[in-house]
Amino acid sequence: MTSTPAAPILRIVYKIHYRAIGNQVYTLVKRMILVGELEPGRKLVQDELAERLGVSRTPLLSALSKLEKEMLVQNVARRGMFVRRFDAEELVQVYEVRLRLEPYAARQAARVRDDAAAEAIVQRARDYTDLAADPNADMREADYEFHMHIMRASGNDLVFNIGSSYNIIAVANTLGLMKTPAESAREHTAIAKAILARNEIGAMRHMFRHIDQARCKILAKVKAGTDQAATPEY
Amino acid sequence: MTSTPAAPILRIVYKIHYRAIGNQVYTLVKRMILVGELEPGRKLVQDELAERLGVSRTPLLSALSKLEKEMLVQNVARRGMFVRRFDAEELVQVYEVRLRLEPYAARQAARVRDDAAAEAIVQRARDYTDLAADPNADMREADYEFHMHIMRASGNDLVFNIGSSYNIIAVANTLGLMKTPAESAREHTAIAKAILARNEIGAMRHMFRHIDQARCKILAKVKAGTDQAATPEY
DNA sequence: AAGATGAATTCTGTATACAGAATACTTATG
DNA sequence: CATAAGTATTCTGTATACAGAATTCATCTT
Repeated sequence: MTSTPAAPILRIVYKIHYRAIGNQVYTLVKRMILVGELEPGRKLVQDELAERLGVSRTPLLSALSKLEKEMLVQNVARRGMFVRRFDAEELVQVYEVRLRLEPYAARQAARVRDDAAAEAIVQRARDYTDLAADPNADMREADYEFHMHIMRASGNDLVFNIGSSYNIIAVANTLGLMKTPAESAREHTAIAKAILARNEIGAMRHMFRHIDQARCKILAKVKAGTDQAATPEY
Repeated sequence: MTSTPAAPILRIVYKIHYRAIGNQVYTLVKRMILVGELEPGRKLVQDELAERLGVSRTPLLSALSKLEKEMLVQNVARRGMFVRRFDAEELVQVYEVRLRLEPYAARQAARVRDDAAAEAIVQRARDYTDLAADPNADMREADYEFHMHIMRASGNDLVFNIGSSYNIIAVANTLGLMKTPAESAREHTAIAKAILARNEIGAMRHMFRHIDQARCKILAKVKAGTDQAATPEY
């Protein structure tokens, strides 16, 4: 009978360890892409990557399949998997989607958020602001965290799920920052405040403007880029 | 020199065959779930399914990973993969997302569609109408085709990509049809007409109403179910 | 010397193999 | 007869193995 209480503990430990094994590869490769360690256009040689991660190709393949569905990786038949390259036009598309989903998410978050979720969002806004003080800090992760917390707080799992596939943004942002971090920090703070105050409409509008402004800047960039390249097909 | 023109032909044939192998499993399993051959809650025993499809577990695993990301399948650690079960509440969430993305897609389609795309959409509306004449026809696939054609015609790959992950709808629709097929057929026709006429605003509004009405019906259903359960939070 | 041809190597896609956890089954025990 | 313990089986998660395509390198031809 002494083993009975011990068993569940071991089981929990095991499971934590376990779930990690399968998904850790996915998370790791994703991160490697997002931080630019695996740069866009690079071929992902399976043996090489698997060895580097200390696993076999089998779990790696599952991870790459998921990343392919996330559009972070591209599979060319019999050639291999490549880190996807994003152009400004695709980035616009991402923002068009965000523009439709995130204001809704912010509104829902303002409505249904519990106190813990609200506090978490406020904290992410603070984190962002703190980081923005450093002129050469990488804002991508803090930005991602802020937005994902809102989507999670919205209570809509699908929106959250879609959002987590949008790390595309993080990659694409490498193309050049769209706004000054200080500007974004102010907007984040306003959104967080509205959600905390359960101000549905305010949260929605602040989020809309926050994303729409970024979208407009990219749009301007796309046009500029097209003018430079003078290609009529765009 | 005679082999030079022959080579690309062989290569193309090969590639067609090839791409199929990898992704066919994904498509097949997805279809099996959508048509209900693999019913919600069912455990997907890997050896069994692999044998049935005539492949090994390796490509099956890649397929299941993708389906997991699509939320069609759920992985329980060390227990197995299960066909996901959807409740009415989740269905509402799907419609909340569709309500934001599809009117935008319809508007874009009206703006940027080429003639072939417009014709394809009109044809899908006709197909749906024809099928709706049969009182016990399965409308799900025709509905899916209509909506996906519009998302494709929108030119926004991301929206299309998200849309193809929403076969959730088809599964969830099993819970019970929300509208009469005749009603939907009329709405589809109106949307198709607006896109054909390049009537952006009209296409957007028709699509919005089309989805919003379905959403409201499901919402009513959820409330009815909730009232039974007497939970005050709705 | 430039290009083409062919062999060797690399790498993908897929199958098979194996360790260990989860489950089902059987047997023992009160 | 019900319950519990132990055993056998099944099935997952992962590694390894292998066939054949793609690529690279070396050799040969003009």
